[in-house]
Amino acid sequence: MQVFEELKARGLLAQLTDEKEIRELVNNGKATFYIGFDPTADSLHVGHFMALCLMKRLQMAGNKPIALVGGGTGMIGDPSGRSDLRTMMTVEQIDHNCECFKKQMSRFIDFSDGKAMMVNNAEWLRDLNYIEFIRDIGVHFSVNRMLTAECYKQRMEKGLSFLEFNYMIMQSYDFLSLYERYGCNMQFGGDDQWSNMLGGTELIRRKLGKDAYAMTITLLLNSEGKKMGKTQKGAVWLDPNKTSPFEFYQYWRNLPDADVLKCVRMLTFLPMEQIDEMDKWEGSQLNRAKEILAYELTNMVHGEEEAVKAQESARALFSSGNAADMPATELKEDDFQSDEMDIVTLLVKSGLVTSRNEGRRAVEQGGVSVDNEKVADIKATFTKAQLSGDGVVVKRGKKNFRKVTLV
RNA sequence: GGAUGGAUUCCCGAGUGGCCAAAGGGGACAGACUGUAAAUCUGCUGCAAAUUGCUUCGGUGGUUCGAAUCCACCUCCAUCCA
Repeated sequence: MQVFEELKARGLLAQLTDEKEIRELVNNGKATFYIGFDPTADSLHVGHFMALCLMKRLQMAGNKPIALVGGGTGMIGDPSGRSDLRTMMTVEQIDHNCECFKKQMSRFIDFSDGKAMMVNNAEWLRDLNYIEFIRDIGVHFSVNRMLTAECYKQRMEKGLSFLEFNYMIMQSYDFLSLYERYGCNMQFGGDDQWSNMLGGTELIRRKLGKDAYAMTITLLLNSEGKKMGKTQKGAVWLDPNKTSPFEFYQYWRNLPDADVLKCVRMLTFLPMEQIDEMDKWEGSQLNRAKEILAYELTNMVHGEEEAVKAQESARALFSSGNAADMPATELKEDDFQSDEMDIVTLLVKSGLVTSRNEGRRAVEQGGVSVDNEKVADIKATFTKAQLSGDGVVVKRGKKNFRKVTLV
């Protein structure tokens, strides 16, 4: 199966400007394509991961990827899919984030021997001359047309600033610049980027009279239609310091049944035959599929060692309630007022709850156990002796464990 | 620049002088049931030295015994007019 067909079979493709032409280019390794990443945080997250996978797949087929970090566009902020203005970042923040992106990306994409490039659009965006720019580029955009773009529609009700309105033009200009500088003839991105991307192909046509192509990837949505990779704590990050491999593993392990196969198909590199086989699984058998998914992805992002560790910890934890490797908290002598610590304090110190009220509630509702024994009394205490040595395993709810030891 | 409407807890949204830590819904969290799933039912959802105290209703001042609620000024947002 050729790349294009594979991408299609995996359900990754959403919209294309010219299917025939794109298939031709991609399958023959003739595409030089770019995907833009806006440096809104100091780590990539699951949402970017899919784009990275796509890059890798295409690179393996001989195409040349350009990872564009938005050191320039980040100064503006993409209004697509947003209901309000992004908070503005300082130049230092943006540059720092770009650096972090760079490091993380090189784990997935092979940048050696010119097989791929990383470019920062700050290079050409930040020093633009306003007058020149709007004369050269601005003329080619019709405001009437832009306003009808889907990505601005929802913002028309809430308000859209001129700053953000320009995002599309900047992104289009990126494409043009990359085309001129590196012969980049294709752009990929999330489906919410469609109108921004079209802006680019059109600009190239008007300005240079040349054809360029755009293709969007299906957004990874859960069964409720929301973007995946978000938890109540925020995004699921690829940086192990922000989302530990164990948490990362658990995120995938805990997916609703309805989302598992879609993720396996879109995110893993498992062969299609194997996936089709898994597609037949039903009921509790899907737990197996979730394990495979979680393992595969953890392996890709954090490496085999971490993946194995996460899997073993998860298995041990959910069968026996104890595991060698799990989130841990070390208490110091200073944490104690006396020889004992009450359960609520223990919960707060371990980070399992954020306030004493919350801890109290958790205990009252029967959601707390220590070393597999339910703690029903909020006045229950634990002595230093109990906590030293191997410590105890504190559990809040079904899935939140923490090993607590006194050192 | 002018007119009008608005800003309430994680979100939506009630509340228009004391009975308000603030209805209702959503979400989140916990319990039951399960398969570390979904659906369903129940509880719960500001903070703390906890039958009490403290901080919250865009901001700052004011009126009052008492303000989310009234007044003044300011900030931000939406709609219409320029």
